[in-house]
Amino acid sequence: MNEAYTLIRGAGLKLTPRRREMVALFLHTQKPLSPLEVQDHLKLHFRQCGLPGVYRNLETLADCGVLFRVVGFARERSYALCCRPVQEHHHHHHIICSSCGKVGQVDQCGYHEGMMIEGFRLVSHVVQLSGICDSCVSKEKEGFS
Amino acid sequence: MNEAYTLIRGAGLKLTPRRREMVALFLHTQKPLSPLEVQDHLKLHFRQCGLPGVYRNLETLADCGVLFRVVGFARERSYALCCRPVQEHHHHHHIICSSCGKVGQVDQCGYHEGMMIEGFRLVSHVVQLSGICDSCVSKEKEGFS
DNA sequence: CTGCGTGCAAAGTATTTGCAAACCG
DNA sequence: CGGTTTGCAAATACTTTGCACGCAG
Repeated sequence: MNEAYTLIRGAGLKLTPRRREMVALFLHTQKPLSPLEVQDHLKLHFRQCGLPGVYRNLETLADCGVLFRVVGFARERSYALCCRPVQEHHHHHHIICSSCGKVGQVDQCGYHEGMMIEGFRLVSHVVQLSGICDSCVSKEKEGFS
Repeated sequence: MNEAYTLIRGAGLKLTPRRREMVALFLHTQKPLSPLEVQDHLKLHFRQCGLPGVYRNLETLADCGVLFRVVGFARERSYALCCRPVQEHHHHHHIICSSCGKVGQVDQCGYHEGMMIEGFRLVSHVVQLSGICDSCVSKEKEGFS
């Protein structure tokens, strides 16, 4: 999955070991991670690894479309891999499994820039869904004692 | 507009001067405010007014449905008055004018608990819209020099 | 080689906690 | 009156900045 690499290079950014490892982590984990969690993982691979650098890279990767910023009201931020990053300008949202954190992509949302809603001209919108994924539903059923 | 008062009392909470003033502020401002902004306003009315108390009351008022928590990725949180609080369990979302901060209510969103999306069973969802309200659109046009 | 990327130290800012005093109902 | 609410101090936690060194291209 070097789509991410394409995006990074395409944005004129360097493909450093740190960034490769971050992409690999998100690709492997498939769920939202906080800066601290990312750092914890990186520490296993690099002797030195500062949190500020992690923050900077997360922002960088979000800017170039590899990651997306999980919105919420909580104090701690988190990021997740943006599925299908190749279709750069394709409008979509994400659904996150509240049990295992798996991220899915939702293409339909019914909103588009410029539409009129309640006397407002829509400029942007945030949609974030939370649900239970198939495999967690199955687990739930099994767990029925 | 003592709908808010009803909600507060209904939740078994006390209707203190502080809370009355907070409700009045949001009612009058009609836009999202950060804890600090709320405190700044309260200081005009009360000699003493700690920020921790403001945080606590904002959370309290959000919990009982008077306010809603504005979601986003930013570091600073903010709250706004939840319009039509009376229809307690009526599902709706908000649209915020990016120019003046005015808040509108959106009743339709196409999502409902339990629906299936992309292999997930939807449990909850966040929808927040940002747009330009009628009056700001008009202003824009006038400003056309 | 050149400028982006990174580490580290330190600062900055938002939010939370604990407890005693005040007050609503 | 009793439990909720509040102020204050201080602690926490998260995030950002600045600068020197290192490495990708």
